[in-house]
Parts: sequence; structure tokens; C-alpha cells
Amino acid sequence: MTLAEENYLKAIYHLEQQFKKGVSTNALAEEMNTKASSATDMVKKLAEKKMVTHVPYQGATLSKAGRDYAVKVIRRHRLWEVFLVEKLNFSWDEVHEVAEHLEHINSDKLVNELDAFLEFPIYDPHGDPIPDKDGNFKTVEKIILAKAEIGFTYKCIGVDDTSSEFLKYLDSNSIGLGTIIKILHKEPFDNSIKLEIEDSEIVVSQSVAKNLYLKKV
Amino acid sequence: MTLAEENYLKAIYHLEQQFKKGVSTNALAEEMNTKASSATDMVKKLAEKKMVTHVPYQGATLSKAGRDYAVKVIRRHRLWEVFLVEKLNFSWDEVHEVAEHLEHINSDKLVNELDAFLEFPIYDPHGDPIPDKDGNFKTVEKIILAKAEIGFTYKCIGVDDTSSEFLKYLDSNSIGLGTIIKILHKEPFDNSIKLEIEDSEIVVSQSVAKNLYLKKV
DNA sequence: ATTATAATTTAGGCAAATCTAAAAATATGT
DNA sequence: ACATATTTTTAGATTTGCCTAAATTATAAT
Ligand SMILES: [Mn+2]
Ligand SMILES: [Mn+2]
Ligand SMILES: [Mn+2]
Ligand SMILES: [Mn+2]
Repeated sequence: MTLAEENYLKAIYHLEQQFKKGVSTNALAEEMNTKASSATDMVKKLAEKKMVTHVPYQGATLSKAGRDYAVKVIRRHRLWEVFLVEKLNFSWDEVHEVAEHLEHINSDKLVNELDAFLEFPIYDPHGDPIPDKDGNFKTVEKIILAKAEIGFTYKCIGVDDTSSEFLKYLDSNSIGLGTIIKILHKEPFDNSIKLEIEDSEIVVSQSVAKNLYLKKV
Repeated sequence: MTLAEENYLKAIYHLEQQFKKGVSTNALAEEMNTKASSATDMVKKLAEKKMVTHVPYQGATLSKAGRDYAVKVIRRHRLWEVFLVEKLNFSWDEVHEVAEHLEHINSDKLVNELDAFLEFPIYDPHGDPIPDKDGNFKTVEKIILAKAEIGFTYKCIGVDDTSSEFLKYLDSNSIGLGTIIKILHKEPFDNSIKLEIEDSEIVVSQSVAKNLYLKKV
């Protein structure tokens, strides 16, 4: 598996969560920051390698082998993110880019020893679950802030967007994993939401509301 | 700098130590396990990027920029080797291959934090010096076992060949960094050498004698 | 000083991953 | 149902790093 193939597998995996059907060429191209024609080429290559099934014009779906491989790359990515934060003083907005490269180093001993060194972490710095050596992980029960109910209290347990910009925004508003958030008001006009965080009130936009994962407490 | 370019720069750097003159195309091709025509192509590319100077038919020489870059990659390589041995339970014969990949991840923060996390090590697991953040490192005073003098006592401080086969051979003969070795006899017939190591005597071949670095004690 | 040998470069091609532009298939709206 | 819009695929190029085979240059031997 080449570096590009691994990145495409991961992208297809993530997109399958959203669009339950086959992953469309356009969606894949957008996720990979390439053109649709490039996505088509790669999907055909992955199909030849039995990593995806591809019905022309109907999108791509991961095979068992493809999903297993994607989970393996995701395991590496998230373990390296933990390493960077826990051991090398990276903040959660700095790890993604570097992990994007580290995830492609293919050595079982490396990954499994890293896992042990980190004492088998279950979540990465963004609240995402880390698959174990056999690819198993618990799916996290979570709702998006946009769908939280007024008057209830939630705990922040994850983010969808892991861009540096979004994470720095959260930092500057004292929002992180574990932060307790009470929903005060939802503004129908622009879908913004007023929150209470540690006795102070803030209003967040719709794009924030769609990228923050919560759990009822 | 691409991955291939970085590997070529490192190879040229290492070959410059031996052949003080320009590095020949054939030597470079052999080091890189490619063909001479490929080496020529890459040398021309590196020359365009001002990383080497290339006089056709006369070999390649690193420029200041090229040497600095090579040292940077070597720093990364050796730091990761220390990490693998010190933190992830790798043995000295397992680290090279993985470090060969890790060395290409280009993040100053990553490398400098790793350096600090490892408490600024000076030598890698094979006794090679680790350049600091500014590319400075002490050259190690060392002689090759083949040139050691009969009757004198030495300390093993490095290896030239870092292949798994050679390092495992050393392990099985209780030779490692720091091992004290007395030269008992040099056999002119096949250039083998009889050594005393911790009260036991062993005979090593010429190829071993050319790959072990010693320091008089 | 030629000639033979060895080293190096050039020429032409290939596979991976990308692109633009054009063609084909699917989806949508009235 | 059919024209239009959108999505997807194909066709043809490009770049990187590698190859083989052939031509060129340098080195060694007589
Ligand atoms: Mn990646
Ligand atoms: Mn993450
Ligand atoms: Mn390398
Ligand atoms: Mn080493």
C-alpha cells in the first residue's frame, strides 16, 4: 500500500460514516483536495487491489480488507497524536499534520510498542477512540452540539473538525475535552447557540455547533 | 526535498567521508541500490537545486546547503534510533530500518522536542554522534579493529556496518558498545584476529575487523 | 600513442499520482 | 417525458524516480 492509497482508504472510511451508501467520487475528491478524475483513478486502483468495491457512477465501498487496513492506519494516527501531546508537549491543534505523516510508517513492532509505552490509551487528543491491536474499539455515544436540547447540561467529548483554526478557537473560549456546557438558547435566525461554560455565557456560531461532540451528563 | 532526494544527500554525505574526492556515480548507485543512470539523474537534479556541485564524469560534492541538509536528516535518524532503543524496547539491530522512514518526517518542533524528551543524547545506539539543533557534533576519535595493535586493550565504541546480521553476530559474541577488548594475535594468512573479551578468547574474521570501531583505553 | 576496458551520461520508456478538457452517464425540474 | 444540470468517467499530459540499451568520455594496458 502506497502513501496515497493509505490516505484514500482513510478518507473513504471517514466518508462512509456520513453517507451510509457508497462514497461518491466528488465527496472523495473534496476530502482529498484533488480533482474528481484523480479520485476515479485511485478508486479503480483500490478496486483492483480488492480494497474497495466500485460500481461505476455509484460510488465506492470499503471491502473487509479495506476497512481493516483503514482502521490500522487510523490506529497509528491516533496513537502518534497521543504521543505528541503526552510526551512531546504538542497541543491538540498541532498534532494532526505531523501524525498525518507518522501514520504511514509500517512496523507492527513500532506501533504496538508505542501503544504499550503510552499505556494503551483509549482516546486520542480529540476524543476519538483508538483501535486496539486487533482493530477493535468502542464507538463513542455522542451528539452534535447543534442537536443538543435547551436547558440540559452536557460534557464536551470530541471534535469533528481537527483543524488548527477550530481547535485554537475552542482554546480561546475555554472549551476542551471534558468541559461542561449548558445549553441556554438556540437562535433560529442563524442557528447560533448560547452556552454557559463555568459561569460565563458565550454564543457560538452554527459552524462551531456542527463540529463539537457532546454527551449528556 | 523529496524522500528520494534526502536519501541521496545522506548517501553522498557518507561516501564523502571515505572517498575524499567527489563521490563517483557508481559508488552512489551502489549505496542507493540503483543503477548508475538513476544516480546521474538524481545528481543532476540535486545540482539544479544547488545541493551538490557536479562536474560531469568527475563525481558529485555536497554544497554547504547540501551538507547542512544531510546532517539534519542524520540528526533525525539517530535521534529516532535512540528513541526506539530507550523507549520502545528495540534492540540495536532493529532500529535502522524504521529510522530510515522516521528520518523523513520534517517538523522542527517534532525533532527538537524528541531531542529534549530523550535528554539530548550525544550518541546513537551504534556509537555514532548525534548532531545538535545547529548541526554541530564532535567527531569521534576511533580506529578500526583491523588496525589495532597486538597486546593493547581497547574499548568498543562503534560499528560501521549497521545491518541486522552483523549486529546480531556481535550480540552472540558478547560484543557491544563499551565492551573491553584485548588484541591477542593477528593471523597474517586470513587477517583474522584473536581477541580476549571478559576472560574468554574468540577469533573474528577480517570482515568483522573492518566494521568494528575501537578506542585505546 | 593507440587500443581496450571501465565509468558515466544520454536517449527513450514505464508506473504512480496528479492535472485539464472532453465525453458519457445520471439526476433534476417542469 | 424530455431538456438541462450535475456527476462521473475517459483521454491525453505532466512530474518524479526508476529502468535498459546505446553512446560518450575517461582510464589503463600494451
Ligand atoms: Mn496521511
Ligand atoms: Mn485525532
Ligand atoms: Mn531514509
Ligand atoms: Mn545508527
